[in-house]
Amino acid sequence: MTFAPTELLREANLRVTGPRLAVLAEVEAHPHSTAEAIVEAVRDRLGTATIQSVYHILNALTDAHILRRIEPEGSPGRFELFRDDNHHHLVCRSCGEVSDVACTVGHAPCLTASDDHGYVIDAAEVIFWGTCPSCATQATQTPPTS
Amino acid sequence: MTFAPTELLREANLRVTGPRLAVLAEVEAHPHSTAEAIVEAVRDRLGTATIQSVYHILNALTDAHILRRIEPEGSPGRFELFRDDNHHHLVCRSCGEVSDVACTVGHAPCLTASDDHGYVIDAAEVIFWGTCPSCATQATQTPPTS
DNA sequence: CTTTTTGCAAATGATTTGCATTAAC
DNA sequence: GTTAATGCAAATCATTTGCAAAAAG
Repeated sequence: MTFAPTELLREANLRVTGPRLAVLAEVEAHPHSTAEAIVEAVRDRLGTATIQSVYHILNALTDAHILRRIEPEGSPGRFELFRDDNHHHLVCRSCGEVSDVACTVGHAPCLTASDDHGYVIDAAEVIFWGTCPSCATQATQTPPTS
Repeated sequence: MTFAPTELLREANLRVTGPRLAVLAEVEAHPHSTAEAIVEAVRDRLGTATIQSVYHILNALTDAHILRRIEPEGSPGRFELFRDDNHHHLVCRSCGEVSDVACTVGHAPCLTASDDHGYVIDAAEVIFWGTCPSCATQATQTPPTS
């Protein structure tokens, strides 16, 4: 619930700037935003913003573990606030929309590799692939070739 | 065990060509290969091959469900033979190496979304992120700043 | 001989990088 | 005043596309 962007930045030793706050506000408001969507939103708030600066910011915030990047195959990366709540993602193959799903098991780590091949595992990421309700409807509406 | 590339292609109504067989042979020999690695291998076998043709082939074979594409965030896509065995992947954050992990649960579907948001889910993909043994060793060998 | 596949060239999309300018502290 | 962040331009990387030439069936 508590969302204190300024403090998040300070704690990470990052300077508090307009663009950064705007990026954070947008990702807060719309989780799973793409860089392109974010730059639009930042422009709305600040007047100007370049996509490169947004990438700079997204990288800095991701490195600082303030944001998390999700990269569904094919579509551009999407960003959400980093929360250590072990939730996963539902991705629509048709429109690329991403939704959150609470982990079935409930708390991290919800998965363990049966054989870790000697790896030091730090995260288990789950993506459920499917078709979202609205894309499913559209597909159904297309009349079958008779 | 049985690996009959010619039949796989025929069953999918795809023509049996040198480049396609070479791509399949390489992916068989080295699962999780990148397009770049595959084109090298095809060149070794056939003398010439372009990366674009390899992409054409990889797309055709992926569409035909002969191959599966894994796209670890950041690194280029990797390809493996499609097997309906519900295994997952272990990806090294440092070198990008991919290893297979048998699913803990053992048979598909090993996961169900707790709330499906109305989606029609067709696959659940799991990626375990970590550091592979050799990268872990190198990191350890780096002397700490004293 | 018809259709699919390959090769080649150019284009695209996402993201990164170098460097000068500007803003935070 | 320093150092870090932003803007701008150009570069890079992975991948796709259009179209002509070659090969498969």
